[in-house]
Amino acid sequence: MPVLRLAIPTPLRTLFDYLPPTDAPAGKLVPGIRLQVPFGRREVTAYLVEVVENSDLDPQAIKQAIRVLDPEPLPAPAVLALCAWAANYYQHPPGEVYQAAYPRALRKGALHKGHAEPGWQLTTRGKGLPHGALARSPKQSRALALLQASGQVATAGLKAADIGPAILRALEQKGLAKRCELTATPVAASAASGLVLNPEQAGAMQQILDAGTGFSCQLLEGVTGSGKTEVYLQLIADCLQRGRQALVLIPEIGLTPQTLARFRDRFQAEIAVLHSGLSDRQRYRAWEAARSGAAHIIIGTRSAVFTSLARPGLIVVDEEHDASYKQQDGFRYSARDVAVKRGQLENCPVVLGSATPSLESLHNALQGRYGHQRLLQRAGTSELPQLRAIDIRHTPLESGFSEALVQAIAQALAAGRQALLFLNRRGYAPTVQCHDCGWIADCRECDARLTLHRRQRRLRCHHCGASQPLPRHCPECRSEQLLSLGLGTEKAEDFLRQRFPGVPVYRVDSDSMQGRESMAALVGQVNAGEPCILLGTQMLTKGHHFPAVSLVGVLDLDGMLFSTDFRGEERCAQLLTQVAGRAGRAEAAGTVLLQTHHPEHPTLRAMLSLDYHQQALAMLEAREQSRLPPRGQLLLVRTDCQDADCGEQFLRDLRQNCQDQLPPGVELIGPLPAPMQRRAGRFRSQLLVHCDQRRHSQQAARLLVAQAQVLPARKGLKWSLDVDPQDMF
DNA sequence: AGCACGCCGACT
DNA sequence: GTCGGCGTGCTC
Repeated sequence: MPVLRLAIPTPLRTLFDYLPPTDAPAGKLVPGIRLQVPFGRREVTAYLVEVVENSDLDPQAIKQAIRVLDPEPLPAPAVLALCAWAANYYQHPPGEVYQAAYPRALRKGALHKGHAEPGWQLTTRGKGLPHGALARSPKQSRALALLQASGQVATAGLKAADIGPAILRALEQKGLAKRCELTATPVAASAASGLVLNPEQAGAMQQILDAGTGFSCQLLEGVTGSGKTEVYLQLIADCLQRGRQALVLIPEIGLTPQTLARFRDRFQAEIAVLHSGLSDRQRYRAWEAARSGAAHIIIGTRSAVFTSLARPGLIVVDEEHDASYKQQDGFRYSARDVAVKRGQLENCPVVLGSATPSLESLHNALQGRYGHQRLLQRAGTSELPQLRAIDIRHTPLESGFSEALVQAIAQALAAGRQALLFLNRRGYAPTVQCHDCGWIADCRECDARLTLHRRQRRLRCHHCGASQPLPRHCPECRSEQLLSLGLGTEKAEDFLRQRFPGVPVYRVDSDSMQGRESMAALVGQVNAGEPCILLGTQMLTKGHHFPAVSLVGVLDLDGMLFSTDFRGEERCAQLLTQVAGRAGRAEAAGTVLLQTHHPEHPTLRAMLSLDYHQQALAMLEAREQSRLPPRGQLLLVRTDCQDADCGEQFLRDLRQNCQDQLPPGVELIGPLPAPMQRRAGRFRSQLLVHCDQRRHSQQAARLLVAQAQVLPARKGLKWSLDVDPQDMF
């Protein structure tokens, strides 16, 4: 009796053995199908990973599956292999990983309704009948003639020809016709002719095409405005022409209506879009369009990397450096890294594009593991903006603005241009303090200050979401002298309105951009070209083009300069380069002004004197010295717990138990409290694992997980392993 | 994660 | 006397 090894959505890092359901035809038990099984006291949907001859378990302990849900696997074979790889690489429970290959609508045991159109075709016997047979039933005769002429005909089409179900059933009973699903003959996609590529773009394009249609990974490093998107579009056109589908991954808020419009304008093709705003039903439809092959282009965020494709031909990861590709909880995968693995398994090319590539990808390109195409020229005549620091030591600031910056804004407006101001802090002010007793509004649940949101008259914690009305007086001393300290986007907005009356000020942050349409509306207004001021957080730096902007101001560079994370400098350089890229995209070169108290800071000096690429090379050299990624590899064991030190105790025990079994070149650092030790009422600590060579990290990960699982459970303690952590918070 | 079983306080 | 608090233990 065969035994089914199933992945079941549960936090347990193991497969479960079951007996086939009573009615299961043996041939149908193919890895990748779903089954309904009893699990504990409930019934769940399970995913068949393999069929084996024997189980190591006591035969008495093996339950029988209830039923088979899929006649055949829904995910593509490469996606099943991808899940198996990811469950191992990220040491994540297989059931939760396999779930990622399905839309939510299919995870709870619903049957998959093939979206193929029902139709009719003749049986062999039916085909053998001479023309004009069945003369005694004119309608049956006509149906027969139609089916003889067309092979397969849609039920709907027959009905339109006045051939109803009764006639067809009669033919079926005579064994002349049978039901079928119309084999979707995918509509051929076509592309409108693209822009003429400049020699650089054309060269990059040719190199990528020359790498062939099998697996290769290419880093397309192109400065902002160099026309990366046009290269993607033409590569996609080539892919469609080969009759294949293209999967395009974009960062979480990178899919702007502008981008989508560009795809829709270019391609006469079905485009499936997968993003977090979709309903389960919409997601299911897009997933099925990709899987069945009906969609030619699939554009989606992180989770779309697990979407099955009927005819994969190209994978594009746009803005590959973007942090939103890394899932930050649960199944902590990197969609960019998974995309590269996917390309290997599908044997199709992968293109990673960015103006500011991650050091990981740049390293791989420089080592020759990836192809490397660089675009250095901005399309058209526009030049890269000039960067300048404004030393704001000993200068009076008004709501965070130096007079020099205000003057520059005034000049830009007077010249009929637009100014963009970047401040990575939403709300009115990050701190509220009592002037009389010094009390500070702290979050009760986190090691953090509450942010003042003056528009809503509330204090809010940006880490746990806690929110309370703005108190009238100090809770300690009843004083009404409550001061706001520091600067957020709301306050900067107030200042700009008062200082530039009559000039439109558009604030762009997650508070002001609540509706799905608000960003689109704003972009439309701004791109009408009238002088205005744009003010916002990171949200402003992703994907949007503002051609009339000639000045970019960074209000609080110092906040970005001093980061505890070893990736802080990389992040800062990427963010500034991306912000700067918003300026001067039309005909005139723009200016970028950076307000700072630390004009001599090495990161800033590097920013001013080097372009991103040169700076990245220097950062890579530093990582080489410190043996940090991409030189070594990191794993991070995180804990969180209600008690202050139970996490550290757990990690100390874990460290103790692993110490003498670690592979060579693997070093444990910590346990240490997390940079923000208390968050949402829980104490967090972490054990950092440094692997000198990548090939030992898998072994280390397995050892840590195995040991963590056998340590005695502590009340309320949760632990997780983060492979290739992005942020240490 | 669910969903049980398992022993100690305020209700019809 | 029970209903139910969430502590801890298991899921092939």
